[in-house]
Amino acid sequence: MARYPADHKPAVRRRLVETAGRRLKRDGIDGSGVAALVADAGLTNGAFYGHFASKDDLVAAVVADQVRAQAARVEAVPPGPASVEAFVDDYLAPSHRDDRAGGCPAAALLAEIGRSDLATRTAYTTGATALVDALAGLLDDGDSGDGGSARERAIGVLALLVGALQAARAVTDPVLSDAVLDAARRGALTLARPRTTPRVATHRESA
Amino acid sequence: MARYPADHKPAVRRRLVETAGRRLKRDGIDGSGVAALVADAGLTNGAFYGHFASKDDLVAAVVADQVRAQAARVEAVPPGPASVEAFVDDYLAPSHRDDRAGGCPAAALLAEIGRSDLATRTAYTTGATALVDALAGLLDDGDSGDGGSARERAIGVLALLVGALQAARAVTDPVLSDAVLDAARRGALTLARPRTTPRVATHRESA
DNA sequence: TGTACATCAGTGAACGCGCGTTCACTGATGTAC
DNA sequence: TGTACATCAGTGAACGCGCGTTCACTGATGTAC
Repeated sequence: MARYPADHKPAVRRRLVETAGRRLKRDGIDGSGVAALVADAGLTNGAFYGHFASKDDLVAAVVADQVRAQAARVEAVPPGPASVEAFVDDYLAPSHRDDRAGGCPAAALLAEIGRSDLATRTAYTTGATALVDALAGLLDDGDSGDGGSARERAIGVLALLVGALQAARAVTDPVLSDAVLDAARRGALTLARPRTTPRVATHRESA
Repeated sequence: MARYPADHKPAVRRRLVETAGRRLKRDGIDGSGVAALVADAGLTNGAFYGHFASKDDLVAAVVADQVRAQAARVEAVPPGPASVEAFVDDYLAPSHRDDRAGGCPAAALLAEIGRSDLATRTAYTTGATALVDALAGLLDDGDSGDGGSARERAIGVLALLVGALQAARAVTDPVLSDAVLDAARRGALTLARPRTTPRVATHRESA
């Protein structure tokens, strides 16, 4: 056998996926070179191709890992309306806005994932489906309400969170950035509710 | 004088900003080379630096132009709830999903803008503020309702639209992609309403 | 027990290529005399 | 009117550099005999 224990290679591969996840989220896919990605894990260029067939192959593995982790985090939350609120608050916390490397992969990479190859987009699709299902499970299921099914509302909440975090990160005005987080928080909680009816438009209320 | 008419140089600059806008939205900022950006406008490398100080300088000009155009489009819409619905429908149309180059700059570039230099992020901030104000002007102003101010709801709607379009573009399953657009449409219209009160949670209704 | 060999994760130099940027030059025009 | 010069938008080759990828090699280990 080799001079390394049997679990050495998978362990290095895992380390590569984790450190690459951080750098890819910080600098983007096109903005991260293979040499830097591999140096983060304490290796040099050449070792990379013993673990992955190509940079694209690593990116697909990272996206799969990152979005699976995000889904697992939601699955671990115990049900109840307060827990949805806690998830939303965590997501929109200034500390998350200020930590691209350790944060949500979609907020950092979604547009770039959309431009990536089929393997990466497939990995994202699988993980995103699990994430949507997990969040839908946390929402009250007033399915036929005019707010839509739990799954529909979960998609809305997630899209809102991702868009808002990206905007809060892009904007130079810290007051506006905080306002975006606050507005998104209120919007996400509105969407999380099972059914909603306009209150001001009283002429619409029949009985 | 020169052999070119007085308005030649500004016209070429404008053409560069427009064609670069399309390519940057299609291939990303890091994914677009100066040679390609300038070839789209019918020029060669060398001519570029007579119009812009650097690639970053062009990117800032493109972002300013693109997001200004987006705000102007919303400003041109006549007020009324039906017009908000029309804007949302246009934004979430499959044709918009399938046209990155001609579509919303935030959906294509927001995360990359967040990683860009100060000039680009400032340009985005200015344009985004105008866009939020324009959309807020279209929303009913039930300001103190539990749905939040018109401005807050406008921010929520825009974040939702951007996140949803990115997700609809990234996902490989066309059924899921359409479902994301539909869910976002329903969510955006829910957020656009001035005040909302939970209907199912009847114990919350006092009188 | 000691020596020769096989294994294989990792090294680091090198490949061709495209990047952003610079610069000497071109050539069509307007101006000076 | 004709010639010499100035202007300047655009050309295209070249700069150094980092990209993704390849490959001959290293060296620590396990196995064979």
